[in-house]
Amino acid sequence: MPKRVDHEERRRQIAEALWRIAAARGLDGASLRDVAAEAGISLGQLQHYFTSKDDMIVFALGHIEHLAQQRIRARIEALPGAPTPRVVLRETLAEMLPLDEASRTGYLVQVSYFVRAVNDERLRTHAQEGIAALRAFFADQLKAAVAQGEVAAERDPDREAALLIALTDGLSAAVLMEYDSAQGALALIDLHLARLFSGPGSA
Amino acid sequence: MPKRVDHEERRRQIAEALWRIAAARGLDGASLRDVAAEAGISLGQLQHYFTSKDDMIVFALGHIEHLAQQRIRARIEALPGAPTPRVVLRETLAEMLPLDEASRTGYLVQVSYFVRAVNDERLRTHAQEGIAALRAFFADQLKAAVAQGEVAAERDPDREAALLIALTDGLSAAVLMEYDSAQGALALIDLHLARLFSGPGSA
DNA sequence: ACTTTTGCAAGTCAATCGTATTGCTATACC
DNA sequence: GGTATAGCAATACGATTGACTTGCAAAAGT
Repeated sequence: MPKRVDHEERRRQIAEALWRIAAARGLDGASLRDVAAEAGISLGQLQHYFTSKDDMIVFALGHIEHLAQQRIRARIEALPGAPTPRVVLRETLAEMLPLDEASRTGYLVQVSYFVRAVNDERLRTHAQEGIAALRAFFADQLKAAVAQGEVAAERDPDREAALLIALTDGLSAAVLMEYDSAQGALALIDLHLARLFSGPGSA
Repeated sequence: MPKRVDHEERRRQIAEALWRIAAARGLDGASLRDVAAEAGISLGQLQHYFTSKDDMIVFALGHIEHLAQQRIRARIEALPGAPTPRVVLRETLAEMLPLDEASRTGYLVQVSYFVRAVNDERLRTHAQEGIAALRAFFADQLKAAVAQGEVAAERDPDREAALLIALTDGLSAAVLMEYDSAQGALALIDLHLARLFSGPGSA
């Protein structure tokens, strides 16, 4: 056998090449030959690592989610001291917005996935699990905030979590369409958060 | 010449065939042959009405927006008496959600457009104008609500309009992914509206 | 040292795409 | 009633697609 290659590492490199193409032309516009060229490898080599285009897409989806989670986690851990739930939520939402080129690309690829997932049960199930996990994380943070008195007790953590995520998703779309600026979208999120924390009657 | 045909009417029929395909397989997955078959015509006939696929897509985008506006207008005009700004906003937002099959298809096509528009300046400019018009309409309603004392004066109509639309866009995505139910999404919108109308200190 | 197997390149394949071309038919117009 | 033309059908074209096949070089295992 020739030199043993780190299979997963190669697959990640190919997945990242796929993103760059998909961000510019959509998932459908990314041919295997394009992706191979972007990754600097041959079509044959790409097919050695992914049996089909679908396999490549599914793997890339998992990888992009993993990286997004890593970015969010790193951002939170970089915060000084023990961050409050409010800060954790705020930083997480900010990381979800397409602020820089990396998250912009990530969001675009996710939208491409979204279109596929609507009519693909396997992808849709996967996406549903992701949404559930994200909402649960948000709801947990909100429950802690309620316990600490930062959020009024009459606020339902599950509903507020859904509202926060939906709001950020919608704002992300507006940013991507170059209608809102990234800073403007972040300001709107902060506005919503300011009302959520310090509910009616508290401040 | 043969019988003179209503050009626009034919183009609308073809556009609607395009939606049905695009809703199921995305805009890229809708070939001219598919659309022609769905419309019950030949490929040659389709090409007689649209010079290129891009022409067809652009026309269909304009048509779907027109129909969406008509649906919203009809829904509001069907309301008894003189509706308050709150009711107008609520019904408009509800019509934006993919509640039935028609609006679900419409939203899916819009997402397909969205993916294209991100990297197509002509489509993006068109979309930006649509967003601007919608936000202006919402802001106007909110200004009226502030004037009538239904919304606290410290609420900025422009920001609140942006929040409402972004929230609904995000919830629409969740509904399409079959994560939230249509009723659940509508309940969340009502929850947000209930806080907007009757701001802190009023009720 | 020889075998086996991995890594990869190159070419091929049928299918499908958007577009262009050609020609017939029916009708509106002079 | 001749003729120009709109409406439409049919076919062909070159390009591109994802998938498949074949072949070979290199290194790991024995």
